[in-house]
Amino acid sequence: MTAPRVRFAPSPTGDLHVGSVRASLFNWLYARRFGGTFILRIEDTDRARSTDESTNVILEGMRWIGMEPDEGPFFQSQRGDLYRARLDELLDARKAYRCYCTKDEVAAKRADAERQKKLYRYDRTCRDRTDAPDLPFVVRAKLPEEGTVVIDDLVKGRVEVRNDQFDDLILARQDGSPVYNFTVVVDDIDMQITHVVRGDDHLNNTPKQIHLYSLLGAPLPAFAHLPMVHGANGKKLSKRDNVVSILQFRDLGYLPETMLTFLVRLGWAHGDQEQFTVEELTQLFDLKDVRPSAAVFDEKKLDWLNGFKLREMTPAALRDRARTFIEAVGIDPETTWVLRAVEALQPRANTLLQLAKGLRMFTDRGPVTYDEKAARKFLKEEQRERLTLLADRLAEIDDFQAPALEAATMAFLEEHEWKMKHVGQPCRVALVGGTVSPSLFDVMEIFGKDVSLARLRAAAAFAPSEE
RNA sequence: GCCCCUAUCGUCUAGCCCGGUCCAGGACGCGGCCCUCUCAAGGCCGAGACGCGGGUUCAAAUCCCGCUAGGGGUACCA
Repeated sequence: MTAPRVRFAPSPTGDLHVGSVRASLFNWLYARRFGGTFILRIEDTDRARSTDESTNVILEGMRWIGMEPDEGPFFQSQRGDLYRARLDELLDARKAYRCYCTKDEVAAKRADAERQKKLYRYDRTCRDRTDAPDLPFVVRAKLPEEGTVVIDDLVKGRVEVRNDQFDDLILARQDGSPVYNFTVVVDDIDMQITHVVRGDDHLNNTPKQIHLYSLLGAPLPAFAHLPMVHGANGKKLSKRDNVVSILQFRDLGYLPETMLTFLVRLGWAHGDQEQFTVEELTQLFDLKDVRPSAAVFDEKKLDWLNGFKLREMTPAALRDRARTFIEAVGIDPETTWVLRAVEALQPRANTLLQLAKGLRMFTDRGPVTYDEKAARKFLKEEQRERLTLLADRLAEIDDFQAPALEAATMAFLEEHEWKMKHVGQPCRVALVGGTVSPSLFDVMEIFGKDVSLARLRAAAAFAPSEE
């Protein structure tokens, strides 16, 4: 097998959609697996909708996720000469022709057909015209009127379509600018693409493009049409109801390797294996293992996956990865207590953002504001004595670390014949003001001796005394 | 309307090509239990699917046909 050449060809008209990232990923993985070349081509022929900003978003998203192109980015807007040359060839060879029908005429015929409930197809009035009036025109390809096209799709299998389905498609607009179906084919030929791997929303374009290959006298690449990704509503993922931008996932605190693993598992599997490293993926991935049916993007599973990957890291690595999030929350990641706090929060966070937010619990070292309900329930009168006694006991500890604190507390409890479950929540409320936090001993270690004892005593004082 | 694609637990999927080993396996989610100072994490257990109807066959999730349902396309967008 010769080394494959594949491409990702997004149009810069908005965010980089996770569905696009997945299509790109399948291309990239295929290239990596078989020692091929991955090319990035920006399809910006629709100048009204394309923006530089969007191009940058695409580049940024791909860099973030680690899919750097081997060649490109190429911009279709800079390749006009190529398209014009191929267009002239087609015209000269009479494989394409100038069509002088105006937009309005065509629109009228279409409306007419719709009114009669008939399928509209351009009637080819200009196909065999021999005159050349000095009027604006559009260039159309002469497509076969009979017969069938066969697509041997790597994921969909054999697809056969009748040629009477198509009209003579437009190659270049009235202003001379080339149209998508033409530029893709010209570029894929020029860039010697061996495998066209894209979403199956393009499956309907493929027969037309196959005809263009033959008009242009070029060999056919292999095609692989990937199933779509749907939202929970069963429809195409939409900006309206879902988070779809890859950069948004980044900003929410998902890891790029999470996105990669999750996205590749939408439509591809390797037995029962759930976890993959990027290296593994580049050794295992193959287009022939891609399922043909659409998949639903399950945010719950994404969260689980991200949390899983977060928990695999060492606390130091996790802190480093969460750096920008920690800073955003106003904390210096190098502060000494941060590492311990990250460790304590690690099993409790599914995203870097959640982790950073969790850290805020430890920033304020002054008096605690108690959650009203929590205080009423746990800071009862008997806690005056317990909390005070515990504070006195812990005051004797010099090595204010979780293990020592735990040992001392356990001994203390035993002496007084109290149970952890009787003092645990009161302590927690005393320390953080609420009923949810990491282990008390971790919390105390993070706060340090002075703050911890002060808070324990403050809570004891706060608890109501006997009437 | 017409064309194309798809169809295994709620979701992602294994199995389907090469029928029997599948009273269908794994994972997320869900329920329960354990652990436990709360919440998580972790461990264990459980409920949960071959869309329907016809064939073919000794035997079908697996092969064939039809239906139904869902999705996509039908531009001088990409």
